[in-house]
Amino acid sequence: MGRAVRPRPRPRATYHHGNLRSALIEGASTLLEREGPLGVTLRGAARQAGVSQAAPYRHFPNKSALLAAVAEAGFESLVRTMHLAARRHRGSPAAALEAMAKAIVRFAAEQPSRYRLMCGPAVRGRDHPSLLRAASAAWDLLTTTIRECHRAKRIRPGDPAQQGFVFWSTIHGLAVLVVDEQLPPPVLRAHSLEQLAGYATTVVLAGLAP
Amino acid sequence: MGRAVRPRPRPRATYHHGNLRSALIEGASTLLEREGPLGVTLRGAARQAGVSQAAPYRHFPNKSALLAAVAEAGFESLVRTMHLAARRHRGSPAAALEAMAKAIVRFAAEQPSRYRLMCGPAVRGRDHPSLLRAASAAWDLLTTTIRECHRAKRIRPGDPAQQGFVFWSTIHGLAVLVVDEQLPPPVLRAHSLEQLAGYATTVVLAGLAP
DNA sequence: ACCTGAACACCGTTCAAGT
DNA sequence: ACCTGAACACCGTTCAAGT
Repeated sequence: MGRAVRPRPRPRATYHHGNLRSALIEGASTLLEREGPLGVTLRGAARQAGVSQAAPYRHFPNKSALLAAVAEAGFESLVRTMHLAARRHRGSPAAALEAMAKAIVRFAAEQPSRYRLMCGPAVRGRDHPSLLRAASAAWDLLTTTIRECHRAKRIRPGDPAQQGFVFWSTIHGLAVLVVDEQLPPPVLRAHSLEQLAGYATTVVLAGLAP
Repeated sequence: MGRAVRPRPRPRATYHHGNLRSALIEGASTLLEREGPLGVTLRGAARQAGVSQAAPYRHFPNKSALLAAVAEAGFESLVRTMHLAARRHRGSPAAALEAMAKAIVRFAAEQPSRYRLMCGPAVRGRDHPSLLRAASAAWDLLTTTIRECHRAKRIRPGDPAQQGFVFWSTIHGLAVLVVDEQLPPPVLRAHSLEQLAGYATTVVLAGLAP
């Protein structure tokens, strides 16, 4: 048959060198974006990495551990995004809160499957301590900003954790509604997601005003 | 071996009579409570109903349709619970809102898998109109109560849908945090879920005050 | 009209075996 | 130390066949 142009398997890069772990995380993320949360598969991630179906078990005890690693990277990315949003409002913690709210909702709208995975039942934080740590960094950023609002007299005195959880519930709730496409169409038609996030922030801040 | 006491398959009841559909919904709900959202299986629901693995396809086009039916029953139950909670506060719509908030969070805490299924990616409302109708009944109840708050001068004038979505985001967000076990332990230790739901309602109502 | 049995293409996971 | 190949017990779904 001579030198037929036959499709070759993807170049293997340099696995066998210790970076299969991150290649699997990347492969799972690719599947997540392309196929949704239900399309993420251990075998599929292995295929993406150009490796046999049993290879992942050298790096993760089970599927859930791989998903937890993907979720962890998601939280790191989310916290980075929140930081960036807040940084532009250094002197005004209330404005920083609003910017973070919009950033969270934008993050969820742009990568719904990722956001769902980060919060969903596929990974139970209890079983994955490093995922818990990544998630609590978001909480910390939030409560820190709440404390700044105290100092700036934009929020009445009180337990920052308790006040923060109301804020987080509201924004996370909106993000989840967006991700699950559960916002009633009339609301969606009348307002952009940014407007909704801004409005929700305004209401909660007014409710917490001194 | 004489009359050995051998375990018999569950009595078949009277399927073949048109109630296999509801038997499958019940079987799936049983699995949902017992094994969690990831343990719900079409084959398992068929087993629960004492029927072959292919039988469900006479009644549901696919697994997602069965899950949507389970989710639909969940929304009906939730709306009933909300109604009951609100009914005891006929003259005070603000108190009714708070009672509904607590009822929603209690519902989610008591049946986390069910609540997750109702909102999660396993069933996309868009593909299941009757699920959408069941879900929007909850929204309707909420906006109706918001309108009563307008009349009672407990909430400032404004679009009930927009105000309702903030309230719903907050309570749904809290419910989802509970279901996903994402509330920080310090918050949980200091307050009961009822207290958290009450506090969140108070904050949002204050933010929407005239 | 409603259900069964067998089959297909997929999973997650395990385990001996290779280098 | 790291990976492969084959196997096991499960899925969702289809389809001929039974009554």
